[in-house]
Amino acid sequence: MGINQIIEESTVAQIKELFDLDVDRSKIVTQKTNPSFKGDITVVVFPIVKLVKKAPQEIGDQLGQALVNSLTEISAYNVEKGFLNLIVADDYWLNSFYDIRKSDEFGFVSVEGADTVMIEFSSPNTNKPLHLGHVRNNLIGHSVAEIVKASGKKVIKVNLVNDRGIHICKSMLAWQRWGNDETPDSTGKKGDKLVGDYYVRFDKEYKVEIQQLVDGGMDKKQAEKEAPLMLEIQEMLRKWEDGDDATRSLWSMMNGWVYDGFKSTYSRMGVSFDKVYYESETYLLGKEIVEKGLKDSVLVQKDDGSVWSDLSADKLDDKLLLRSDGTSVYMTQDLGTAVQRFQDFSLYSMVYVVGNEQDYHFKVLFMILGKLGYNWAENMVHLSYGMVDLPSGKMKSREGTVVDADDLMEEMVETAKATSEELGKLDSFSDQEATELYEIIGLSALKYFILKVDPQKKMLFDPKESIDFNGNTGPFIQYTHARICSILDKANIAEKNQQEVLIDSDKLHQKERQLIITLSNYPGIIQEAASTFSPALIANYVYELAKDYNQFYQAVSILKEADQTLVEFRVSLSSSVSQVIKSSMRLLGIDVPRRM
RNA sequence: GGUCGAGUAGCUCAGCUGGAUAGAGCAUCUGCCUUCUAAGCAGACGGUCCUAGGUUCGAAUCCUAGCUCGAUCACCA
Repeated sequence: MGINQIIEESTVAQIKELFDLDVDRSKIVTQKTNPSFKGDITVVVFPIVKLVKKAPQEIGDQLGQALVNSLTEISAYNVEKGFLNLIVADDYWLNSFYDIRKSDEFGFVSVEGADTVMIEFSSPNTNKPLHLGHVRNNLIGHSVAEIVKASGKKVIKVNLVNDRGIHICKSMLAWQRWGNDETPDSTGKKGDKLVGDYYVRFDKEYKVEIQQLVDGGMDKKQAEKEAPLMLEIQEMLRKWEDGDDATRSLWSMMNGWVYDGFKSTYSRMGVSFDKVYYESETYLLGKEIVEKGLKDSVLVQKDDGSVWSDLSADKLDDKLLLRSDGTSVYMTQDLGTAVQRFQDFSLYSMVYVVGNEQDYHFKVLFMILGKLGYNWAENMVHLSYGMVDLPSGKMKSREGTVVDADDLMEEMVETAKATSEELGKLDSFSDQEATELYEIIGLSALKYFILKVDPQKKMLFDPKESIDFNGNTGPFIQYTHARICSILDKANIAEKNQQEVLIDSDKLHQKERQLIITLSNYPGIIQEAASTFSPALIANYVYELAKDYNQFYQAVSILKEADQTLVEFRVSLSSSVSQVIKSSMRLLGIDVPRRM
């Protein structure tokens, strides 16, 4: 039980005792004491004033006295303008610290017998390389999966690759026509980049055709529909759906190139999946479900044969589920895929990491699933994250303003290298060690930069301004960890001994006390981050912890302390901090080096 | 036009289940390396929390309206 809980429960009991009043626990508001006052936890007296009908100061005094008397955890109190500030006993914090030392994976909850959560993220198209938007998606997805796992749920990470459709045919057709049999091997180009080039090429040629038709007097919308290239890719898609050999093999070959490219991007980014779904294998799913829904009169059919879900009761537009020709749409396939996944894996819930441009889609998807009678629909989550904008606005592939994922990672690593060399820190490293370190530092700067922002908010990225390595950044946290490791190495105290260092509470330094308080917040932060799907909470937490440690490091000497017991205590405290830093950073998908 | 989301320091972001004088980092300026890694620490400067009302003992936080920006509303995916 946390200290806030202890205080809240005891406050309820003391109010009963002192004023003979039954107060609901929810009326008791505790918060961290404002740093400009003395204390750790503050009970806000105002909500109680109305019930007790006495002056805030008087209530605060009586309550404070009663809490000090009844709780060994509370050593003193003061009352300031209706705020009862409680000072938590040093012994309580020391004991919390000893508990932390004893726990195996501090803050983590066992997943034994837990519910299973499926998390879908990444979901790229196979017609262009991954860009900054995907980077945010991937990093959030990976991190949320780690966090949810740490919070005590089983997690299955899945990717749904959009490998078919009219947009995929565009790059295929362009390559067929203008490709001259180019391959990744023949050009030395990464497969996803090569295919992406032809996607862009198609668009360019298509625009020329449209312009020609418009110049010839045709309406623009009509021109877009009737341009020869448009007609050709529609024909190509039909062939693909009919299983035409030539089309299918071209498709397989080009998708294969793309997958090779993705593989290296994912690998460098450090994300992976337990299962990869391909839309070419799932796009026909959902029809039976829709037909059953029609039979059960949950859905309606129009005269032309098309099937719809009537959402007017929920003040939304009707949603098409089957076209008049019987073919399905995106929504249909999502319905089918969801149902199949819940059956296959006995899921408790499902999280879709998808940008907020699809808010409406998921709202409707979950609503229709509910209408169709799947009661797990209420456990479905759309983890809707904001777009990454550039100073110039939205990224647009056709205008060449897209920030490429591979380029971005490479630049970060290059910057890490330049910074490290400038600081001259790595002189004792071998070339290979140094190269590995640049990778770890560069990627941490990037990942932390993205993950520290609340997923729900849109974020701004300025390619001209390089991402910082000082202050609230990944490298800063890594640096703190490396400093600790350096001390641990020099201390040369067996981990076993460290676990049992007890000190008198009057020797506890203010900064040590603060560190223990911050450490003991970790389990709560993990739970909160898991329930809100927010890696940003972990990022903010670990930054706080690193800052606290650096203050401690500055304020007291660790190895040069005369009192050997204190040396060992500080080393063990440092060790715990380094473990929690490492653990938090792992939840963010970020490595921490022992030296830097 | 309907719906949804966002507007906090020069910049990037915290804080939002209502609580004390709204916090960090960057940038600018000032100190601290003969002492465990200065990618650090300490300090200064910097605010009509978009605006106007309302609820409340108390509002950046909740409600209403407006302004600005974004997304979305296809027999597209």
